[in-house]
Amino acid sequence: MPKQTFFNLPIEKRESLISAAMKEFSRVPLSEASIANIIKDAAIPRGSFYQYFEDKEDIFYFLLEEYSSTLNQRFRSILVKEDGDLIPTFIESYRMMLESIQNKEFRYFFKNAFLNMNYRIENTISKSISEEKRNSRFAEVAKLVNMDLLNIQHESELFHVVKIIRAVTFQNLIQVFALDLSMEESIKNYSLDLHLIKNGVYKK
Amino acid sequence: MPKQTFFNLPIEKRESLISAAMKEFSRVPLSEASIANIIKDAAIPRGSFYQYFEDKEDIFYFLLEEYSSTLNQRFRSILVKEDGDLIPTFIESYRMMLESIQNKEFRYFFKNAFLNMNYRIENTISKSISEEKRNSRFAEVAKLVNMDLLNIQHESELFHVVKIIRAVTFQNLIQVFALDLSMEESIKNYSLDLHLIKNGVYKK
DNA sequence: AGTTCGATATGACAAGGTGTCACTTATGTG
DNA sequence: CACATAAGTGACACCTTGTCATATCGAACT
Repeated sequence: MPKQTFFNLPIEKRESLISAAMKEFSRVPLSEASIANIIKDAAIPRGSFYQYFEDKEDIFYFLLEEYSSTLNQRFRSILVKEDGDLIPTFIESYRMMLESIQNKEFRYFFKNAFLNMNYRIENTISKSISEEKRNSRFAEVAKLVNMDLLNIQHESELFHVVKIIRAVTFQNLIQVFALDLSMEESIKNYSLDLHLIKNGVYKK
Repeated sequence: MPKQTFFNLPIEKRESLISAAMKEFSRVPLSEASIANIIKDAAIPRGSFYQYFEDKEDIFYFLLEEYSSTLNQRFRSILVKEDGDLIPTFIESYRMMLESIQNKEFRYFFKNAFLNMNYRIENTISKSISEEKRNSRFAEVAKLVNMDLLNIQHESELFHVVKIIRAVTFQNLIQVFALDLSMEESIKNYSLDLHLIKNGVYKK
């Protein structure tokens, strides 16, 4: 997390920093991003950057988290709208995600994030589903799910279901960027994947 | 790929370089690895390194690929042994993979690789299943699969089935390292995941 | 206005990384 | 032996990062 100093900053300075960082992380992936470019663009001295952030990871994950919390909120409201039906909710959320990356301002930021997805990035984006089963965020979402639809004996298996769908969701998102898929193509692929997951890949 | 010069090297020099690189990539993830450490350990001059490799990515992916081709071969032979039954094959392969990372020499190399998994790493490891549907490697594997067991209408859907299982497989492997799971725990999780994928997560 | 003090700002700097290149050395061939 | 081609070498230019001594700010209190 950024240090308190960052949050004490006048809003325009804070936003100019954020915008400079977005620009840099859109240009290249995290590992190649340079603090020098960010501070040049934001016109702040090097020492100040370290006054606000631990390092470039700090600001990167801050940006990612800020955006992800929006996604998570929207996921939850869709889940409610869909009466706890998990698969339509994921498909609808997926479409929403694809729409938001049409936006030039975010597109390359996410391209760099997804093509260099690692454990931490993945968990930052889908933070409601952390590895901790007793995670309170997960528990909150779990309450909204209609488990009667699912082929599970116990609430703990819901965790597995969500984990599977999540893995497939990320893979599909990565492919959007890797193969430069159109929205329709990607949604088609994703829907087919979820269809198989829903009904099972083996014959009955 | 390494340059020809590398392959022309006397075997002991080549192996000392490989061993030095393994050591460095076991110490830290690719992005933090330093060529300086590799050449110091292998006792070769800096210029020579660049005679053999483009950069550190070059040698890293070479090592990864070398190991992965073993995995892929073994996957195929298990698939034959299991009469083309996909899910037992994946489970058996998963166990094999877990066993091989018990080996100290590989464990931390893979830990660093999996926790920093990105698109390129994932595709290097599972290179038989590339994004190209008409990929010849995939076609070869496809021939070995018993499609009668599967709930699919068309061969092209096999691609989706494999993609789904692959995504879940990687996620499970990452969790081994992230949560320091034991072999048994991880196999239990993985089996449950594949069970759900096999039979479907929704009630019939 | 002056003083004080903690918080914030600043940029020069050390340490360490990368890739290159002019030059040296080795190797093989007519 | 001489020549051409391949391989080996390390100093160097150029970047990065994180730190730290020093400067500046601003609120609080005489």
